[in-house]
Amino acid sequence: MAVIGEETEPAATGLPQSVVMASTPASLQSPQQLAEEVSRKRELRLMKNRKAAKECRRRKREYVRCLETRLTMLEVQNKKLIDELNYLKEIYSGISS
DNA sequence: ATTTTAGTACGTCATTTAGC
DNA sequence: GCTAAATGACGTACTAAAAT
Repeated sequence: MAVIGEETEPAATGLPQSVVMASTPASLQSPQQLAEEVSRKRELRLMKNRKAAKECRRRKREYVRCLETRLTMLEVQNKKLIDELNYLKEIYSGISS
């Protein structure tokens, strides 16, 4: 499987931790915290996609079931129509001869 | 009894689609 | 254009049925 892009670590700022933390979007956290954040986000994403995939397959199965049901109904209907056609042909051939 | 085969559901990654 | 959700594609694990 393809490797996901490496997270590039922010260069050390040399600033006191308090200053760094005070002004902090995710970019300036300890590498530890950053790594945890990344892996947390990944787990969350995988979880969501897992759920989505299940739902997607469920809908697909349902869709196929509907098609199969419809197919069965149409086959029955087709058979009836063929029978009716043959019956009418029968009658007509009797009349026209 | 065991191996092989075919069918099924699942998780993940890559790509597409839809809504903002 | 960006993001989250939906879907396609692929590999894996499990199981029941068939072949040996």
